[in-house]
Amino acid sequence: MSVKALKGFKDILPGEVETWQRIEQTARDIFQRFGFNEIKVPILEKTTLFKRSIGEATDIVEKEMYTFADRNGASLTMRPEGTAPVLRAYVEHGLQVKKPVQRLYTIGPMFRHERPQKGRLRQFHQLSAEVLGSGLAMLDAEVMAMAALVLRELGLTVSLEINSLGCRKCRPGFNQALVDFLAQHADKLCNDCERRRQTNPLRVLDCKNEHCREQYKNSPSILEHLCKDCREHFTEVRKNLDLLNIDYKVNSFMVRGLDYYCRTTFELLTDNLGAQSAVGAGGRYDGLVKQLGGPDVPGIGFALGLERLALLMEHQGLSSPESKADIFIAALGEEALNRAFILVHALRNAGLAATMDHQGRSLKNQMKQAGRMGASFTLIMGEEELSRNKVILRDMASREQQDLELSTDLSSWAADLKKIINQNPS
RNA sequence: GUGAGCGUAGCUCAGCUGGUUAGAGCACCUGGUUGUGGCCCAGGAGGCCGUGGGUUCAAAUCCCAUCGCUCACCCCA
Repeated sequence: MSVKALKGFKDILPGEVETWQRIEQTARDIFQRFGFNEIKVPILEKTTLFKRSIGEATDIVEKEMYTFADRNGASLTMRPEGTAPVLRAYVEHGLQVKKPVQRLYTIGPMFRHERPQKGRLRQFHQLSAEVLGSGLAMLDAEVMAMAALVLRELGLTVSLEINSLGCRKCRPGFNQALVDFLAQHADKLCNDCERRRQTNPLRVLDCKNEHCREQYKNSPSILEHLCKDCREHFTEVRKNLDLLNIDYKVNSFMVRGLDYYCRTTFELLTDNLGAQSAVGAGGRYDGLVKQLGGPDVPGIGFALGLERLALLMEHQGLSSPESKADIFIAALGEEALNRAFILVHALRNAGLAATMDHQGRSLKNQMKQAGRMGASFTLIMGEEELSRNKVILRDMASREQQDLELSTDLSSWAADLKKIINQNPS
């Protein structure tokens, strides 16, 4: 058996990659409009970075990280999410002094050792954006609006759900109320919820079990336990979303898997991803920058899952086609082949996507190749034409052909040909 | 970590109450056109039937194991 890719690691092949490029390009364009700058950060970090940010007791840290010892014994981890590395870079380079409010985005792979399933891989890719330096509710709304716009410009329809998780002041009170509630119903919980009750009570809220859901309808709501500041913040967020005409639904059962979230959290949801429903999610993480040794600045961010977006695009019939050639050069005979080799280079220099067959195959075969790669035009270089110093230009869609006089100045000849081709895009 | 389903050509799959040389469609190559693609027709190439063991006169087919993939749970983008 030949070597295959690791479980949960996928190749993105020609034909699929174009959709990814389109997603990235759309997002980059929109992020730029919102004043975000790209930052590229490493994939490997010290393990402590993630333990300190995501939280020691989370599933991600406890059982999903690709963690291993470096040759010198240091514990390294392949990033399971993008916020921590970006904040690390922000702190390390003192980016807070360059702009009072930093808007950063990054694109790249993340790694979590989970069992793969639809829309979930061990190496997956995220587009993530962070705003550091402002706790204003306007930013919460703006960030959500930006994420929603990316989806909209891609032609995707998703729903936005928001919630507030409170802060260090008010969440403990809610937590206690929830624990008390669960204690009263302990005998009626499913096995998973019983476990969650001990380890992470908040998590019971998004249990999929019908019976549990039924009971939790009467459970205490986080929104009723918010402190005055958090309550006001949440009200402001909602008001600002309304001002921007962003549709959303408040879901007080929405929980996040990372410890650092506080106040606003949100998810972009779809029904078309199998068991996975979130194509994007994010929230506020005031206090995290300070926790990582930086200034005490608030932050908010979100991530979009690229595989999930690509899956949705495919599901909606929005996949991008494989990129095509502008022109194919079909050469007949050894002499023509040599001249075609030079010509194709001149065409590429002129900015055309030009390609040829180097094997000396039959014209029929070369025409077939031209058609297969979607070339709009084919240049036929046969000995007969070359003896007259000409080539045939064939419009593949209309099947019309014309003779073109060759020139010794190949670069200007190629530039002229480019003009002809651009006038007749097929 | 748990559960279920599936492994046959590059891809999608048929064949599986055991029975000769394992099939189809798509894709690929050649020809029908001495130098003209898409459609059509003809031909061709391409398989340790995931792997190992067992039952049997005989295994793609039945049994066991193992590996792999997929989906779901947990959890998450």
